[in-house]
Amino acid sequence: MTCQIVQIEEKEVRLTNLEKEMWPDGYTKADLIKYYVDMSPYILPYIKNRLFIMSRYPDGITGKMFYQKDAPEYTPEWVQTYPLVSERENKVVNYIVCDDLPTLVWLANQACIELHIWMAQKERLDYPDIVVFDLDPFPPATFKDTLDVAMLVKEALDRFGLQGYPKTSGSTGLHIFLPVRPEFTYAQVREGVRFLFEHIHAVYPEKTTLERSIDKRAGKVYLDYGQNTRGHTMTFHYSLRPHPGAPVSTPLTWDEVRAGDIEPEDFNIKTIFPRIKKVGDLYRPILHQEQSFAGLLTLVT
DNA sequence: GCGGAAG
DNA sequence: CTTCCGCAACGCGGG
DNA sequence: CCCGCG
Ligand SMILES: [Mn+2]
Ligand SMILES: [Mn+2]
Repeated sequence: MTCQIVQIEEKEVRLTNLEKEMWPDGYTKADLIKYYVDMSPYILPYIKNRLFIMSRYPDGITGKMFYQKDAPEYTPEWVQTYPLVSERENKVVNYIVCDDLPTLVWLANQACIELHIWMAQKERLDYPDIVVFDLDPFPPATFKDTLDVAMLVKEALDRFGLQGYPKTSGSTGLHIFLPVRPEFTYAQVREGVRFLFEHIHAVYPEKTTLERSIDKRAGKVYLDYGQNTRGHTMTFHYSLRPHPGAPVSTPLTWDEVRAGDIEPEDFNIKTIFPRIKKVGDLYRPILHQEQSFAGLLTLVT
């Protein structure tokens, strides 16, 4: 087994099993770690200050995976954690907060492929500053159908003077992130999203659904307002995904969404760097754009 | 990926 | 000594 | 209340 100690910003990180294959495509743990190092300028500013849920694939994407909320005992002392008393049981969970490059590299070496992140920042855990419009296609509904539905979401947001930011999930669907001032609770935000989704379902019932039970969603794009719930996480932009081809959750322009001639697989560990060089970081505006969700909420009965 | 328990 | 096992819960909404 | 859901 290869083992290599690297020094990053005064911190020592031990990298192990660098040659281990993580994707059947041949991408290794070294590729995984290098990806997050190279992408860190486009990742750290967004996941900073937020609780991080580890989703780990120590035997690659075909092996057994597990989630881990609580930072293990052996976590380096320079990794920032945030203690939260879990509701039901009186147990403290020390969530990881990935605020710097050494932490991101350590997480990658722990075989964390994905970035599962809270929608609220740690100082205001009940007040999300990102509202999510989560669009999940159920076959035979296609990614193209999802893009069509996303355009309806954009048009609805336009009418409220709100700007949303679309991205591939890296799996089959699409996310629209709406940066807002953290002034409403998850429950309030969720009601607003549900309201907008119900409008979309009313104008496009053939291809959309808000049904809870999975078997009633076939052939529709599921409008998943439930993601706006405390304790739920989203796969953030530029996260790798544990799927063949090592896809990346990739920010899109609305022109690309409108044109509709893209597939999630087009955006992956290979194509993301040339793309960023070309289009830049399309999510940059969300860092400072605090929109108000109040206008939409006044319409919710 | 890793520590601790079980075999 | 080797192998096995755990690593997340939680809140929502419909019936 | 339980169950399915993500
Ligand atoms: Mn989704
Ligand atoms: Mn979803």
